Amino acid sequence: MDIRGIAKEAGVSISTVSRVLNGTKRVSPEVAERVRAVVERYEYSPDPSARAMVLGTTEAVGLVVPAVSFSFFNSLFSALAGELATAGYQVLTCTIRQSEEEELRYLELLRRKRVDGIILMHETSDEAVLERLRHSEVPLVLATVDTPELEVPSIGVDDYAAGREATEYLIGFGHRRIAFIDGNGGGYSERQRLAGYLDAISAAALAPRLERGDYSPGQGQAAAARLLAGGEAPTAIFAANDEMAIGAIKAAEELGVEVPAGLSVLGFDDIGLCRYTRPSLSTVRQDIDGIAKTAVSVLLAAIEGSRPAGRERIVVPHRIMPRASCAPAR
Amino acid sequence: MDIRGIAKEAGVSISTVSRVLNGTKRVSPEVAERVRAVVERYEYSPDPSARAMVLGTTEAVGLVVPAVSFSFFNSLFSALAGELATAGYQVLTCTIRQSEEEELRYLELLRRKRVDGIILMHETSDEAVLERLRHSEVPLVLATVDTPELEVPSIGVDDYAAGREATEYLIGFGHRRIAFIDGNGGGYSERQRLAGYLDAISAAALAPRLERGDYSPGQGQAAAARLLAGGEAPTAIFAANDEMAIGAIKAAEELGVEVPAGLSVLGFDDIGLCRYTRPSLSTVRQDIDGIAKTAVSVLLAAIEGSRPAGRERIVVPHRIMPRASCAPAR
DNA sequence: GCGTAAAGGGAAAACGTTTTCCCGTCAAGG
DNA sequence: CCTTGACGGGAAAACGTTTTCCCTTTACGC
Repeated sequence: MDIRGIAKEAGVSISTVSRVLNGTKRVSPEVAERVRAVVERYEYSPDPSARAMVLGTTEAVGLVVPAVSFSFFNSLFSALAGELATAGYQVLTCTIRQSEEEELRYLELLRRKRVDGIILMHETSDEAVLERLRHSEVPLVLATVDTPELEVPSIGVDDYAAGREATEYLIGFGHRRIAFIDGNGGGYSERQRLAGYLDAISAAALAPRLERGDYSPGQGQAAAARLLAGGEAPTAIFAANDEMAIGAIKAAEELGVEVPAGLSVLGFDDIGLCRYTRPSLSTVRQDIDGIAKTAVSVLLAAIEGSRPAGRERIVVPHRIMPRASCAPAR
Repeated sequence: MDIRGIAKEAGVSISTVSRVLNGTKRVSPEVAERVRAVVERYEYSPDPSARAMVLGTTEAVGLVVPAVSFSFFNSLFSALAGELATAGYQVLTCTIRQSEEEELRYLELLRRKRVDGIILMHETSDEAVLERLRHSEVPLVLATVDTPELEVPSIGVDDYAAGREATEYLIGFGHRRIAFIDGNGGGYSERQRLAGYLDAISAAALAPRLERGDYSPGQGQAAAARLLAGGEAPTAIFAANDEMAIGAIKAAEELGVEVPAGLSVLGFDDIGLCRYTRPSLSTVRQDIDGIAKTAVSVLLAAIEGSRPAGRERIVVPHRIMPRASCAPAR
């Protein structure tokens, strides 16, 4: 049933039906009631494509998310999707697997205006992609990630401060050999976290020790194993996310090192399973709901106000969650 | 730039441009080349809404997923999204939080044909919702879940067999007191799993022991704590998912029960972290990629063939993954 | 009683495509 | 040389809305 059918059934013109539905213009109460009854009866609602075409707006937001199985991203994704749904927006998801090639898919989203706005949880370094993003007329917002090359708002924790405080937390326990396992090195916010670590280390006149992971528990385990193998093994490991920290604990277990007695391990994110590892994982908590709420409200403001929304980092608080995997150095 | 602009620039009619783009009808090579050049130059691509309106197809698939942070669902979601992207479909995500009320959002999806097909990862028992789903003209497919009341294909493991084999696996270790921690009791496939457990137990002339969880590690821990508190504590626990199994291990740890020496724990799903728990978690693996590939291909067949695709359970294999959390009963 | 304004509602244009008709041209076959 | 068919391409309808423009009616103030 289309609007024409409703109009005929109610004995009015399609203009009137549209006006009743959208409240665009005053309609006499009797007529409005009559129309509403018919609409109700046929469970009519206007075709989104037709609406999109004439209105130039799709009531949908694109969510670009890396196709990783890390709990943090998944939770953030859920939270964002929930917020958007509450705000009445549809969610168009783009999962990015092999980074470089597939990004074109979401660029398509914004070139042809399939969405009213986009939330990126995925960091790009490809210059061609960046160039496209810069000239996008669709409002863009970054969640968790940060890309200084882009003149758009980004929402997330202060990664530098978080990295620094986390390291200082371990220093406060008397640790002198503190290693950092970072991610794949691509991201800006990741480098910020690393910078925080390095500054805290050098402020305490310690020597940094770095291993590369890829955010997966397997690589966390491998990196920790490399760290623990050497002669001057660290007494504390700070991992860039919880999954790698969990891998690090596993590595310690396999090498016969007790956590936290022989090795302190500190994670990042505070995923749901932190409380259930053995020992439970101390970590740096990111406020996922806060990030989601803020990101969505910033994006919607940009969409509805249609103002360009320049570059600006909106900081959401983080918090160190002390659990059982960190202890004073012996 | 719209199709009219391209047509003018190329010196042809819009019909010709459309034909070149869609290959609908033969166009002379010279003209086609000229049009293609202009299309290329302006990076033109047709407006999806306009296309959707005239074609009656949106090239999008709705993905209805419970808003839970369980690794299994997230992985399955990613896999499905990836498959759909590969097939050239957009992914419209609906996360369901409070089950009953929010379901109406995705019903909206199918009533007004915003999508060409829907994949449900979410089980419904609400009769009104079921009724709507039954009369949907949009092809529907169930992934992992199963709802016999619906005449649609469903893809997933044989939950009954999996539950039975898992229990037999524990019986094979000589366990006599084997408890089962199930989920929130709502789902059909969950009841199948339970039925498999019960049948295996009674086939071995053992006594069943049941505790209710909600798939979260917290409730898994609580359920296991209740089980271990009693006088006749089980020597093995089979949990309906890995998160609850991890909670069960935690409960054992806190009560001073060694796993697997004092208690065997068996999970379900084989999430990524199974290998990294302490001890590593034995579990029943579901083939996520297999489910995703099958679900998408079945759905696309239904969309493109536009055949009703009646009720049918497509079974994807499962496999018991022996790790360190299960051991012979003492 | 007349002029004017406001209110209610209809006709039609517009959004950007795809596709159905239709028309002209050219080649081939009788 | 004429007819027929194929082929290439254009005009216009159709998809389902929203919104502008316009007309009619009513009320109100003088």
